[in-house]
Amino acid sequence: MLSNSSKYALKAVLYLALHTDEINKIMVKDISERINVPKAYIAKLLQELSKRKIISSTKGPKGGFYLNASNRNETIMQIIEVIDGKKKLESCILGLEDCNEQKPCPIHRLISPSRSKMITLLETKTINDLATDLELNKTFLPV
Amino acid sequence: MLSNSSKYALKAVLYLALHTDEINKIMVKDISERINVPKAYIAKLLQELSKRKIISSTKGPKGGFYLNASNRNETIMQIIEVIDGKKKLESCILGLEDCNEQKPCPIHRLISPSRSKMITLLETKTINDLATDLELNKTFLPV
DNA sequence: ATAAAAACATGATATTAATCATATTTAAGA
DNA sequence: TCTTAAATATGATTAATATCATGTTTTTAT
Repeated sequence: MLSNSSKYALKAVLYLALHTDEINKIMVKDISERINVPKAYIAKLLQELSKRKIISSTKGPKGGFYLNASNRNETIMQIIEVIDGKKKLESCILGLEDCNEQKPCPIHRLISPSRSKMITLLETKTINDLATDLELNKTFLPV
Repeated sequence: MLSNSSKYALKAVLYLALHTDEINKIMVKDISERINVPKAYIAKLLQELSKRKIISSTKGPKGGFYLNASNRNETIMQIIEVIDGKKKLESCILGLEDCNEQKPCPIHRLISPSRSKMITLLETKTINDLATDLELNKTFLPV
């Protein structure tokens, strides 16, 4: 469903949500160790997220990646979109170009409600929402 | 969500459901043209499905692929499993090994209901069910 | 029996996604 | 202002999927 890249990106952003702010930044080396994703790989993803303003960063000594208040209000879907692109989650399950509500493919109506629901949730929930659940020990991130 | 291979396989099996039986078989060359998938590629997939008894085939002149009554009662999920493997659809969305109902990842509870629903539907609906919808023009397969 | 027509088995190539490497730019602090 | 520590930009390599090719086996019909 999600690419490895999106999974890694989400883990990284959640880690940033829990452990950083404008004052306390974290550098790629540390985040890589903490979420157990190769340094060079997660670095590339973080740079892309940073360029797209999903996360924040500063260069140089004492620099690193972090989330500001605005970043925390980004949704899960926005991260997925930056990394995987929008169409991936929304295209026809059989890959048919001309599948739609009016002329649905054999599987369309079957899974459409579940999938729409899922997409709406991903578009609604923010990083902050998920971080709060983690802080309350309602959810876990065993990396 | 599904690999190209699974998508092609599903299209092919649905085509077989509509156009073949024990008497009227179709050879890989024709099915390839009809569903618009490269011959050598779909051949490999059909051979795998045949080996796993999801579809039927006979060799030699007048031979080809077809569905028998038993084949028609296979579920969508069984096709996906043969081609993509089982875990692909059911593993944690963040790829976490230790994510489960008791210790869910931040996204688990969010999407779990929708995803379970989707999986159940795929496990329940048979080829025959989908073929019937197509025959009644309730759904379409614009390949 | 034999020739031809089909699937079957196996493996090769190409494309895409995942992973790794490194030179450049920026900012902090001495 | 110089050195160093960090992200950034870019590209190379590796691994996984997708795609293609071909010789082998089986079956039908002559």
